[in-house]
Amino acid sequence: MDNKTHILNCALTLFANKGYDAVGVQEIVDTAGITKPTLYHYFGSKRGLLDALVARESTSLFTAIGSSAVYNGNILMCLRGVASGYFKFALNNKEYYRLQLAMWFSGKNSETLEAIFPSLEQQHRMLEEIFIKASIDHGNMKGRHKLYSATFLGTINTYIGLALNSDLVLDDQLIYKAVHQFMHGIFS
Amino acid sequence: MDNKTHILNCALTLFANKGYDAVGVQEIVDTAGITKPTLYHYFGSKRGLLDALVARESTSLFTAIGSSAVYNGNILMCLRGVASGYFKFALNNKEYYRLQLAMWFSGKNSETLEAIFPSLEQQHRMLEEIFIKASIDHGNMKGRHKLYSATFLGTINTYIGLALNSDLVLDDQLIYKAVHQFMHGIFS
DNA sequence: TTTTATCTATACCGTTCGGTATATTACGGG
DNA sequence: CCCGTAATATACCGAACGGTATAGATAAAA
Repeated sequence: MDNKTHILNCALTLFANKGYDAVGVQEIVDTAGITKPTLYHYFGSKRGLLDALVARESTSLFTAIGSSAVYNGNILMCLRGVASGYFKFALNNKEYYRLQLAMWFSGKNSETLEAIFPSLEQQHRMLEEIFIKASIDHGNMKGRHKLYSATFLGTINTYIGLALNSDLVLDDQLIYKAVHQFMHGIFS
Repeated sequence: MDNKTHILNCALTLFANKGYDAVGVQEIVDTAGITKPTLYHYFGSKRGLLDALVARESTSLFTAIGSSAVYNGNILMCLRGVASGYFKFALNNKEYYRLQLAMWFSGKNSETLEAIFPSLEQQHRMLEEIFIKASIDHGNMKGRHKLYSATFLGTINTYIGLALNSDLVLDDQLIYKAVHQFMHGIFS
């Protein structure tokens, strides 16, 4: 594993466990077994390190989900695929998913929200596209794609949050149930 | 308004908008128009300030919700009351609710999670009691009170999160729908 | 072999961090 | 009127902050 990757991995663990602002650059380089100039050579700044980390991980997220997130005429099946993709990614990247949630809920004027915002927007766009296309087949869904994508992602994150605390096991049955519950909310 | 309250209010705004770790003590006292020794006279430490803030606001939360959160034989009505209480509190205390969410999702080893943990636990206990009592009338709910309280609060927070971003209006109709959707998930 | 670009370490920068020693003010009770 | 306590300010502490100037190492290219 090259040095850059190793630094990113160390930073991820620290950020996820203590929070971005609570971790000092010195702590990161000590953990990674390097010195400051090395880090600044690769990433330019602490913020640059965070941006690089988010870029790497969110690319991985979209790779894992992208193929499922295409509307194929069956909204239920499609959402089940997306939910399954999210669950799998979150469980395979627990630290990053925790960090993403923390950044999402961080203050409006915080650097961390600014850093995660593009990835969040892209996730919403991806979901909205599904609901827009689905509304061609399901008229009563028309014009609500923003609301649907937000509540759907919120529901997913609720379950992932529970699973990250080991209060819940994310199996196929749960995916089925979560999506069913979500769709029932739409059609009733 | 006395000085102590004024300092707490200033700290709340700063913490909610920038994050606890990203706000310095100097910034707080400048905003409040005081000096450091005054703050340390009242609160002892930065952490003491956060604890005092959480204590004040979470007391206010339980005051707002407590009366609704008593099972009265009608689980649907009860949950509607709780949801309504949460929504009202969150909209009347937007900054604190945002801060609470941020602290909830902050890293496992972070000071902020430690500070909010008791309040979160109390909220869960309150909800679990409802579901335990309700399971006497509804046998199929038995033994799932932890899961139910977690997903119910998760659902509520999803909607509050959307409302705090002005993507949603939290009216009575939405409460009805959210609780109905939640109960449908339980009984199906 | 010399050159050039990449990578890394030593040592340091000014600033801000959370926190405090000391002194002064304000004020109510004896 | 003096005394004690609570409240506030000035000025400062050592440590940690994010970041960098400089130079030595390394290795591929010329």
